[in-house]
Parts: sequence; C-alpha cells; structure tokens
Amino acid sequence: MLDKFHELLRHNGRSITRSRTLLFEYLQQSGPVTMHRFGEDNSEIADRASLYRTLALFRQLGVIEDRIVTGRRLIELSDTYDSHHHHFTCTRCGACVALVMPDIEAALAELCAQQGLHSQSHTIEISGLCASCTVAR
Amino acid sequence: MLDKFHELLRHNGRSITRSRTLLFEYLQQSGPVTMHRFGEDNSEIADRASLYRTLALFRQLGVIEDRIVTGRRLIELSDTYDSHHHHFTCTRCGACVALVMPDIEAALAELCAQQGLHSQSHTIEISGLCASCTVAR
DNA sequence: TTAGGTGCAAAGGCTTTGCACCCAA
DNA sequence: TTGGGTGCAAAGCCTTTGCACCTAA
Repeated sequence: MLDKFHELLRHNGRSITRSRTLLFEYLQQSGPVTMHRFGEDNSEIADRASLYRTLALFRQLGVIEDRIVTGRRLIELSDTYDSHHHHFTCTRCGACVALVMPDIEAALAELCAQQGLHSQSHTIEISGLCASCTVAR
Repeated sequence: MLDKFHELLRHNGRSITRSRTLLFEYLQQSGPVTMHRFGEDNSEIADRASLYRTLALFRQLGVIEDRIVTGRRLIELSDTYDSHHHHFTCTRCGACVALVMPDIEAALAELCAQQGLHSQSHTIEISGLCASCTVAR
C-alpha cells in the first residue's frame, strides 16, 4: 500500500516527503478521523497549514475521502488504499461494524446501468442498534 | 408534511414562527442545498445567525440531515419529511439523479439482521457518469 | 541546482455568541 | 404577559494564503 502511494506521488510529479509518508501511515492505522483529531494527533509531524495542504493533495489524488457519519465529518483512506467496506454505526453505544456486501453492490451497479448511469463509486452508511444494544433495550 | 412539522414543533414546546415555516417550505422545494446556497436564498427571510440557529434546531429535531456528496456538504430534509430516495451524482457534469431502490434496501436490512444488527436508517450515495456524459466521452 | 514543499504569521470566511428588542402562545 | 425567537454586531474558529526558507530529485 505504501509503495502504491509513493508510486502515485511519483506518477503525478509530486515529491515523496517525510511528512506525506507519515500522514499516510497515520491514516492507515487510525481509520476514519475527524479533522480535529487529525490535527491534534499530527501536530508534531507538520504545521497546521501543511496538514491542510497535504489533505487537499490526498483528496485531489483520490487517496482520501470525506464522509459524514452520525453528523460528523470524517476523513479516511479511499477504497484504493484500504479494503472496500461499509459501516454500521450503533446509535446507542456508538459501536461501528464493518460490512462487506458484494451482492448488494452488484445489484446497485445493475440498477444504475438500467438507467444509463455508469457507476464508479458509492458509499453506504447504515445506522441502528447493534446486537448488544438490541438485547439491552 | 407542513402539519407534521408544526406538530413536531408544538410537541417539543417550540414556537411555530413565520421564518421556521418559510425555511421548512424552502427545503421542501429546494432539495439538497449547500449552506452557502441556503444562506443566499434565504437572506430575506432571516438573519444569518437565525438561519444557523434554525438549522441547528431542525437537526436536533431530526427535520434535516447533513450529507457529503462529491466532497460538498449538503443540507436536506430527512426521510420523515421527504420521500425516501438516494442519489446518483455525475462526476463530470454534476447532475444529480434520484434513485428509488426498495429491493436493495430490503436486502441491506436482511444482511444486517443476519448479523444481529437492527437497521434503523441508511444512506446510499453513488457517483459516476450520467447517460449524457457516458456518451460524450 | 531548482522546483516543489513546509513553517510561520496574517488574512479570510464561516459559524457562534451576547444582548436588546420582538412576537407567538 | 412572557419566555422563546430574532436581528445586529462582535467574537471565535477553522481554513487558506503570502512569503521566505528548506529539501527531494
């Protein structure tokens, strides 16, 4: 994944810098994070202005994507740099479960195709009660 | 829908004011809008501070929801106040197509149920090329 | 060597807050 | 009548920009 990332930078004529590499690695292990958290966790690695510039570059190159989950905006690696999955968020305890759903994704693409739409990417967010909370209620 | 909205306000001990009603009606006919657009379109109806306060109230009462589509944050009525649907956004021309997919939604709920998850709500966002842009390419 | 990248500080914009006045109940 | 709602202006933050210095290639 890191090699792929470096190759992407090279291919786009961008430098492979220490901070870009560290920020990419951070996102790999952090999972979805808020901008606030991202800034706090990486204040040692780069200046705030550079953090914003780096995220802007990552977005432009398709390395990261923004999502809103339960009203909060999150930053996370795009599918190309992380295994493709979706999330179920529990509205009671906040737990987040990863879901893989190849069949449903295929059906979505098919539905689009029927209407002449060429689907390239998608996000699916589900919220509700997780198993423990369903029982606890 | 408007009656339901007024009932919600009453039920929560909030006043039914002219601007709240007008802003609700605006959202009904505008569909998803950016904050920028929302502010511009409603500058005559209320002060900017009131617009923010009204949106905060609408969020708190579950009247509206925020979403990110193609990187932009949009404000729109939640399913309770608008017919439930999802969007396909064209990455080339920005066109937005509403999609209804009852079968896929049922399959999603079923998938969750198999894992002990009780699905309450979901959002599905798809992006790609619309019919015209697929041809134009 | 040099074009792109980064830090620092300042500017810019969006959003929130304080307070006095207004209006729905 | 009166407590919530709104307008106005100021304050707060988050994000971007300008510029000089630094570093990857």
